[in-house]
Amino acid sequence: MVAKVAVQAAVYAIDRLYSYGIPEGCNVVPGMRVQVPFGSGNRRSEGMVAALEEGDGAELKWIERVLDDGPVLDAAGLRLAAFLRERYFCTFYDAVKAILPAGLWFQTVDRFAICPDCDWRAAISRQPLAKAVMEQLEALGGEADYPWLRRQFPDDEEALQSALQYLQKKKLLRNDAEMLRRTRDKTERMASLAVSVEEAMEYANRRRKSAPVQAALLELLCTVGSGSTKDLCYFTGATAATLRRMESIGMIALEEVPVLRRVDIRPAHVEPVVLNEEQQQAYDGICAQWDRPDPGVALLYGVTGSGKTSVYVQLIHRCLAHGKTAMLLVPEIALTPQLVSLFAGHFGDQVAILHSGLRVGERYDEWKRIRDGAARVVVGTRSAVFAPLQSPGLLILDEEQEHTYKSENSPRYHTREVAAYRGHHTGAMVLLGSATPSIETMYLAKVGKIGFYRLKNRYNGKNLPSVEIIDCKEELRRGNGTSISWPLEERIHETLQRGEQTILFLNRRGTSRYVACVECGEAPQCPRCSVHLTYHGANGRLMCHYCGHSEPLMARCPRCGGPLKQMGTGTQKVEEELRQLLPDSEILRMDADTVSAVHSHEQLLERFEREKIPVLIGTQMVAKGLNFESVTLVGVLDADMSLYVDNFRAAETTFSMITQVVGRAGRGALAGTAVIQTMTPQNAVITLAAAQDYDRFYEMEIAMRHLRGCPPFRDLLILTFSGIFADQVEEAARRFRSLLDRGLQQMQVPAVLLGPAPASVAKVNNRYRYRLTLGVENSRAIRRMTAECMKAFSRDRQNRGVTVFADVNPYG
DNA sequence: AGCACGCCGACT
DNA sequence: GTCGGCGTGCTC
Repeated sequence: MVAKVAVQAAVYAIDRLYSYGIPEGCNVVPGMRVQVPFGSGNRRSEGMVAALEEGDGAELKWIERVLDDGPVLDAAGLRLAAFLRERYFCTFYDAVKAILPAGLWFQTVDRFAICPDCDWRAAISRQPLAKAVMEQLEALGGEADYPWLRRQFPDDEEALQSALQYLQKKKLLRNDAEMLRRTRDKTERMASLAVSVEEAMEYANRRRKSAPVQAALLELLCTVGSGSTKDLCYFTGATAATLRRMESIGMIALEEVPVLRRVDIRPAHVEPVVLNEEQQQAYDGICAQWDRPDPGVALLYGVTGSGKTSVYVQLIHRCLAHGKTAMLLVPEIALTPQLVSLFAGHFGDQVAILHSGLRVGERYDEWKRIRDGAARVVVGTRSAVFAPLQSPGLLILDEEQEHTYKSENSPRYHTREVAAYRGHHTGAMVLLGSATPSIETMYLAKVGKIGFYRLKNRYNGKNLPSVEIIDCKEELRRGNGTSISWPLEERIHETLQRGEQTILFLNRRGTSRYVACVECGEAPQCPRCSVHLTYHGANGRLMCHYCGHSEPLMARCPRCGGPLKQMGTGTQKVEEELRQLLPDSEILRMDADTVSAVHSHEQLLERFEREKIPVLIGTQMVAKGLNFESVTLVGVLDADMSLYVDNFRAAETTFSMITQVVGRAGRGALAGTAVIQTMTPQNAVITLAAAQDYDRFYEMEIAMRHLRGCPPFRDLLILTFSGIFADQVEEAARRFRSLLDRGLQQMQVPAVLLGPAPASVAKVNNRYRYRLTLGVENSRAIRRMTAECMKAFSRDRQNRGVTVFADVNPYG
């Protein structure tokens, strides 16, 4: 038998399945990871066995080691990896990495061994460090790993590394990378009776005087059957020695049992869900579609506050009752603690939580609980779409329009597409929920390609908040240069007097801040990237989000020596202005300074609710999932901020944001008000969002998308080129363009090809970036042609030093 | 990408 | 003579 292996060391241009011989007596099945030699230097690489084939491996290289006891990917997982590879232009192994949890991964440790039969003493007599390294190694029997060597030579890491490199080059030293499992299965020692209860009690009674601890231990075991040694020791005062002695005389049995680290969730107290008429209709419709042989995808379009969550809960109950498992994906788990608690309340221990904030071990354990069937409801973010659910019946994406569902690094997948793929291949239904669906999804719903269910009324018949649009130009003309308009100020006062709460939003995605000179306007930039450095209050340093560069905050402007000022998202500035207006009220601010490891979003929001703090200021992130009874006023301070960016989704994201924010007002018994401040009050996106008129917004936007050849009519394939020298990158991109042009001509499909143009962040990590934009129907043939171009591009010597990657319909 | 092989210039 | 520069070609 021969193993077809996806090799990690193979880059995209040469990525295919490589054949390896299977050593005698080695149990190798598809889905197992192996260690294989690769390339002319036979460097060690991880690989994933994708298939087995007939044949003897006579003239092949051989698998060196099997890294797993059993397959970590089943046939469906392997197919999914192949799908990701074809669809998102990544290597097979990148896809495998995305599917498997980080905790299952390997860490390679460099292990050095003296090459046999070499005369190293003569060869390096004049290099003291290299000689010392070899002497130490010889003393240890000829080999050691890097951490050990580092401890022997702690003074100068750089010198040690160059000595090791020199020795390898001289063929005196060999580097055999060793793969270690990063996360160990955590186990717990369990004790149980090895004899009958009667026998144990008899022994306990007989020895009660001479060995009271043993007697107590046996008595306890008689009542509980078995228990962890830790607990048993805790309750009886026994020690590990006591247990060992009891084991040696055959009274008890000790056993290592794997335990799972659990994520701490506080289940909310929940009442059984009762659906209203409209929810019931949607539920019934979804169930009817679900019962079809290939249920496909459906959109649940429900206005903010219409109770989509209740429908999800009922659907999941039904799913579990049918013996299937379910998944609920959310854009950002840290911002939806209420939802997590709610699900824990409904489904208890069957819920598994998966998101990037978990520690590696925790995520790995949740993954195992899902794989082994202990957890049957998964709540998680983007990567949870790969959770190893056994017989999934329902995959839900809540707020499906959110950008967090799109992966920004390889594989650059969209969660919605992966869910649709998994649903199609497992017979599970995919439900997309949203108050402001993406234009693509709504289009598919309207043309009948996916199911379409609506919730038009707010739960309990609550009215939408009344909305006021404020013209900031007019405010400026009247002399108000602050970020809070007079009408909004008045509303805040009124709300305060009624003892109710206000939330003010700044239309930014994150919470970061930057620094600028008051005199010359100079803002410190990253030396390696064309972006401003952001200021981190926690460590007082300037940092770059793109490359990780960090430097201490300088005291004065490096150009003119003027004073520096923090510019930030403006939350601080708004807070200062607000303090002038409300000198006696408490104000809560949510940004990089106030949100830290100590005070999470969750805690901040809890405090806001519990202490009824009058005003909360934050970026869009506070708009998610909040459901506070006494918030009756919300304000968007700069609604058009996100409207004029270079992205075909600008209108969609702006509309969605404003709609979401407006929906936050008046969720309780009290009537709500929303105030939207903008420089362009007549802009249709803003007026339609204020009126919560999604349908008209959709009509307007779909016409625009059609006109511009954007999704859903065509997909945008963005090819990004990067390299050290700008002109070289641009040249290479131009060569790619002609390659692509030729391919498109042969295919005779309508397409628009634009560029090369500098990327919006022109330089990252000292590498310049140029982009080509291809607007075309994203067919299998187009993807194959593009992949061929990418491979040919990388093989062409002229393009050395320039790398290319493809991204379909990116958000950023 | 990373490594070996191979073919020409500046050193012991 | 040989050490080492980087152009070329391949990766089971």
